[in-house]
Amino acid sequence: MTKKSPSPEAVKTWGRLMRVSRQLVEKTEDALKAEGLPPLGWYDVLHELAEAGEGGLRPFELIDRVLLAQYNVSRLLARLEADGLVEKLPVSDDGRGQTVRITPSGRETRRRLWAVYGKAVSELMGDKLSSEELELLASLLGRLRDPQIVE
Amino acid sequence: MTKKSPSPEAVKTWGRLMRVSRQLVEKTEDALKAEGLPPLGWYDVLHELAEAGEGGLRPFELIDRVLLAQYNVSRLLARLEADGLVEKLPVSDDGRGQTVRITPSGRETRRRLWAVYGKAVSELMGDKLSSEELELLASLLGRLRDPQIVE
DNA sequence: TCCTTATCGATGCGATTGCATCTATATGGA
DNA sequence: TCCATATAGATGCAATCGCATCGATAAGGA
Repeated sequence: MTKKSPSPEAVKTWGRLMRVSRQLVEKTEDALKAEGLPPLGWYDVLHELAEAGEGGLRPFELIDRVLLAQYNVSRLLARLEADGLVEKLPVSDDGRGQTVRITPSGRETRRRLWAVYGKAVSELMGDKLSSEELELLASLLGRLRDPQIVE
Repeated sequence: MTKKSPSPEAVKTWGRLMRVSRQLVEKTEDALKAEGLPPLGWYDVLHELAEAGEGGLRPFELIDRVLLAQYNVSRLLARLEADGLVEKLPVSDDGRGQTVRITPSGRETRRRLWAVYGKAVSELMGDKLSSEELELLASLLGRLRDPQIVE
């Protein structure tokens, strides 16, 4: 049974985590918009699909990787397909499903997204902390991860 | 001039920060929904207004405190007012503006939100790290804050 | 005073999200 | 085989968001 009222340190750290993460996302999204590029979510999906290679991924596999709800993945994939960045292939042994594969155009878009996204990561995180501090931060954050979720 | 390509440590830490913060928000939102309570954003605004006291706050003061866009604050306040949680008062020396004040019902809602929200902070953060680790995490996160923004 | 510009807050509109549900196929047991 | 249940993915609908813009008042010169 957990104490209901959190410690002042926990509250302070929680607040910082919320504010900082929102600031980082917002700045990155702004940078993408400024270049006329699609939002961050597109990168995440394209990245996973690029790593998956020619075999592609089933939408349900994408769901736990990108931490999005099922209907969001469904609709995001529809937008990506409409833009020609991914293609959906029927899968032989399961008539319900499909396999989603990144297209050459999708790879190119991913590259352009990363040019901006990676720069944001450098400037907003890489430049602010030493490599040791980054490792330390990562390990502290790792302790907050949901033990249920495998990464 | 910043290097375009971020270090692997920066990428790893960035990813953790994004995933962890989203997980924490999602779990907290789920807990609030499970109790039939309004979302986290409502708490933030009610909290600021409660701290501001009887004098209330101008909407534009709220904007930088809660890190929301102007139109989002405008509409969130409209919802809060519709629910009787805040009241809008004309302000004498500025005909354009208004002062927003929390109502008793708003304070009560804030209390109920905190019962769930605070418990989430305890369980998801307070219980996972020692007080020293929390301070360390807060200070590392502090280094990532936007220097432009005063808190 | 008059005019230009800045600030405060609201809002129309299209895109996205969340929720619930739907269709279709698969699976497992009687 | 037949039926009940589970899973994959899509979608109708209402709520919310993002963007651009608007109306109204303030502020600051000329």
